[in-house]
Amino acid sequence: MTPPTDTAGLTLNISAVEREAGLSKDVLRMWERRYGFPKPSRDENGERQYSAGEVAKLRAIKRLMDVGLRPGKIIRGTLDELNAMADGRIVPRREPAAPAVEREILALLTSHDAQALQNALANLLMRQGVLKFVQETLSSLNHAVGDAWMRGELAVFEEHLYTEQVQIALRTVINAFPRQSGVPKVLLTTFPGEQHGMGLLMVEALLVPEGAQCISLGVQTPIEDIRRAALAHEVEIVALSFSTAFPVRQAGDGLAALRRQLPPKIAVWAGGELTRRVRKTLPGVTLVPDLSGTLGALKAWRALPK
Amino acid sequence: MTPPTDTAGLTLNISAVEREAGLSKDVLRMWERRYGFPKPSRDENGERQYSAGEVAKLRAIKRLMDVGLRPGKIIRGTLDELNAMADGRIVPRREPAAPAVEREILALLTSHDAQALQNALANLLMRQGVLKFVQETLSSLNHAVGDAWMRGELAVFEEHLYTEQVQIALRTVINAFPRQSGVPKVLLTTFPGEQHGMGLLMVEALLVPEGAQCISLGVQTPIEDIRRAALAHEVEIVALSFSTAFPVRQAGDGLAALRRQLPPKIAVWAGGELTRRVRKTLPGVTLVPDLSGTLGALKAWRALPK
DNA sequence: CGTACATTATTGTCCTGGACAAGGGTATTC
DNA sequence: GAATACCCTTGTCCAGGACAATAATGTACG
Repeated sequence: MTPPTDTAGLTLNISAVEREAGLSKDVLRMWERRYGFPKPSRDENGERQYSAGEVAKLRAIKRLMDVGLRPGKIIRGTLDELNAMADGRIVPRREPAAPAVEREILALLTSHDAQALQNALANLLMRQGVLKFVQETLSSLNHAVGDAWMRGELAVFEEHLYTEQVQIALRTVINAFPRQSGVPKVLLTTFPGEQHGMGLLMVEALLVPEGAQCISLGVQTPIEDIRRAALAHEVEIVALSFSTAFPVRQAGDGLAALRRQLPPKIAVWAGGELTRRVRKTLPGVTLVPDLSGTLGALKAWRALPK
Repeated sequence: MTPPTDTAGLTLNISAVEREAGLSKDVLRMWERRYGFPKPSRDENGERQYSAGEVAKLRAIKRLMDVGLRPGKIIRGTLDELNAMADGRIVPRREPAAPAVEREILALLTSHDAQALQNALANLLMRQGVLKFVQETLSSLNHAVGDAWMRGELAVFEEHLYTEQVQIALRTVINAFPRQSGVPKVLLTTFPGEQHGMGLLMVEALLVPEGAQCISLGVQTPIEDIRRAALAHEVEIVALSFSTAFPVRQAGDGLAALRRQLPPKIAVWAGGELTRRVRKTLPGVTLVPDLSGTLGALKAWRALPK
């Protein structure tokens, strides 16, 4: 029927592009109708066959949309122009902190020495302490890796390796803390559709040393089950993580629904890249757009009269 | 536009059902056309609104299809009948081994004591050793949890908690082994679309004690990147994991494509529930339909003349 | 009696092209 | 300068048709 993952990268069918670029089939067809891009060739059955170049440009567009640009504005640009825009956006980086560290880690990544990478991360973690490692180093490293990936300087598998190794480092440090009781109890998870779990681990790594007790459900928990889990585990806080790619609207709706279904005394925190783009205020939901806000939010919660 | 995660679980729109049941929009519409089920009501815009009952039945159908049944045969059944079929299927269980342990873990799960669950798993692991724990206990536990979930005895969030806790236990034991060099080097990952990573951890937990060096890329690596990673890291074996839900065809095509793109001296292993349903033989691909076959495959690989 | 092959049934994915609502952007008013 | 109304952009949904790939079944042959 469909050779979903193509032989060599020659052409991809619409399902494969949906996966690779993160754009629904409907959107791919609609863009073709409206903007004339992408304009895939057709196979003998009249089915769309996307070229590798089209997929690369689609990925670049998706990435720019995830930071707020609209498709109509950028879809005419060439791949180079889009990458330049991304670079331009990067210049005012929030963490001009440690480009040396970034370069070092990126070099280890591209040299494919998993062991050395693991050691380097563990080393950084030990020297800097959890707080600095997560809030500063990891935060800027994640951006550096994401940008390098988008510019084509980093392969997907190298990014995957990075993610795995960071998660191992974070899990190790989390496990190093005693896991008994703690206050507050925090439930960590993401909404359905959100596959990125690193944010959860980063938050957990910040909260556990402060004496909080974290219960993670991993990614993609339906809202109704978040509610039930919060009640069953008698948590005081429910913390959600959203990556840039998550649809803003879905996040807003979901948070409102969750807030409605939870008893008022259970706090709802929303963090991650996406929360920087949220316009309207969500009553009863604490937005934590920056990791450094996590501990502040915890302090504020503890200061509340109980 | 679309309230994707509904207020209280009253009705879901087609996108939400796609997520919740794991059936594409096209399939949902096609079934309605062909079989008359599901027959969602329509809102004022004529858009489908699925009831909670329909979604429950859809999930049951999906689960049965994942073990080989065809929709036409089962779509007429009631939810109870479908659940009975699932129970019937379970009777000839492969591991009549330790129902006591299963009951204990399930009880801990439904009592929502994360700490006790963690302890129980760690305890089992220590007492039984990695081999027995992974091959027997986890294997039958996974089935018990999956079945309990399908029968509605276990909530989604309880299943999520189980998965998280098991992964923590596995990662801990994997980390306990020295991670330096080792032979062979094994690359672990899954194809795009396959989100379940527990199989990878289970395999890693079996291989690492045997002196193999495992490099995991996590889930969902595009085939082209698996190839590049295998070459970059100079591995001897590429091991893929497939859960039941993965489309057989996509697995077969992908494995054939991967085999074609890799040099012959790099072995390709495919494991997981799905590989039990694979009919045709895939030349150059070692099928490991059962976890207990993992160590056999490793022994066979080591016996090969190099 | 089993195995290889051909035929039919079942099932999923893709196609076109139309409709519409929600959110962002812009102009107007106070 | 802030609030409101309007338009434009954009994504998702719908219907119904087509077809290819799998599974199931039947048939011929050793």
